[in-house]
Amino acid sequence: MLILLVEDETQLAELVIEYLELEGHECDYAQNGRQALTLINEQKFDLIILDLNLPDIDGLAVCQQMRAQGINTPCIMLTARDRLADKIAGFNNGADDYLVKPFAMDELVVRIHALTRRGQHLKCFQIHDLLIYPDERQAKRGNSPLKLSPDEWRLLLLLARKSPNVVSRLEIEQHIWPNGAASDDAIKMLIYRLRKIIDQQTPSLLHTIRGAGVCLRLES
Amino acid sequence: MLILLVEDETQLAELVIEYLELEGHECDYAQNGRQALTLINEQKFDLIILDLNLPDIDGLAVCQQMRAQGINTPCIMLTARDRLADKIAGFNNGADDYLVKPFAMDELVVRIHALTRRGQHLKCFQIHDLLIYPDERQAKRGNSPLKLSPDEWRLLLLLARKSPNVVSRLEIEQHIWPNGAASDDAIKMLIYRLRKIIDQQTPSLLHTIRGAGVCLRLES
DNA sequence: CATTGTGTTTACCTAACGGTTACCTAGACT
DNA sequence: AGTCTAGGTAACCGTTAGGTAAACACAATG
Repeated sequence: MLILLVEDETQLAELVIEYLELEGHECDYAQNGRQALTLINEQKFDLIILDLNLPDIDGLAVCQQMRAQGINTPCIMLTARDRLADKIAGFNNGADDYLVKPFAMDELVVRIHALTRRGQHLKCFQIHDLLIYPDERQAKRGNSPLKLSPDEWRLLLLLARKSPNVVSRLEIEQHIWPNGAASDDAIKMLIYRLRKIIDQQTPSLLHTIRGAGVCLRLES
Repeated sequence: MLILLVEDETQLAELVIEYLELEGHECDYAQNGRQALTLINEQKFDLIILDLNLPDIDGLAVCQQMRAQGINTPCIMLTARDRLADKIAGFNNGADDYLVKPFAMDELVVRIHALTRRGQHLKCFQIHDLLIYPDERQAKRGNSPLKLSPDEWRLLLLLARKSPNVVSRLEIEQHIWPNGAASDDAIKMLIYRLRKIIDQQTPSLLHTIRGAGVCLRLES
């Protein structure tokens, strides 16, 4: 993850950079607003940490200008200004988060993580070469998209989120038919159809464990 | 914007809801964790505001469970627990933001805005060879400008913002007809007309996923 | 005031799809 | 062998979404 830190106090900056690099991030560094804007225009960062008290341009202005240019890189503002009005101003100028100094390094780290995981593939289940995107309501095996009916999709999602655990037929029944009973046959057919769709290619991922239920996993 | 508030103190809840509705949001309300999880599974919210101290299930568990189900709705945790470890636990359980009680209503509002605006103010959307310029209220497929009625335009914009995710017919209804109901037929026709406009040329970009909704994307 | 045109809604038809049931077969465990 | 569980096939039927046409609402224009 490439992070830009904009901070005029070199001491604090060094501390932050050291910490972030320990976390496995790559850091770029600007000491003032002008420098920051230049860097932002040159390359695409994954995240910007922006101090507001800068020697030349105010941090708010930096963020605003960046947004006006259509750059919507996530931005955390970092400042001693703790009044409500300051926070609101920060967000209104395009901040995605606002952290008041002094702050705990660990809080900065988790907020960075929260900001950047949104839009990452956390939105995706993976079982071997089977990929499931809940929001897209789409699943792929290898490169080919799978066509799933509403019930098949819900079952797949259930199995994926329990994977690699076994899911009993009772659980399936309660999940797919929350109100009212389903015949054993209906459940059986649903599993059958789902298997037919996802296990066209080898290796098979949907296994039935006799007497227990079914599970979605790569058998070793 | 459809927001779910999970909060056991009815007094505070009423206050928050009133405030949010004044801001133009639509609010749903759960008094405990079980209720919240049921609602979350039934309906797709744009945002969840989650109190941690709930009578039954802990808020952290609610969020965790929701995430495990592949639901990626943005979530703001709201709590009196202000220790650093609590904040970190919140983020690690899937929170996108963490606000300590007592908080200023205005701060909640701007943080909601910060979380949900991502992608709202983009100056241009691109889905394959379909270009959409929100500010100009114009869209092009390839080189030819598209002629869109008011409703068609709003639907296209909604789909573009959510792309490549599916948008349910319910979401469409709530977005295009915010006050009052629309017949199923009206929604169907709107989709039909939009498809006729943007999918004149191949490849088709507007797909319906049976039982789920429609989406705007390039199928691979 | 009537007319035209545009945008939206309603009504109705059809084809395809998805889910259920019934029934048969293969294998596993007494 | 006999029974039970799960895989597999085919037919049935209600629902959903696509499609066409006509009615309706409303503003702009002559």
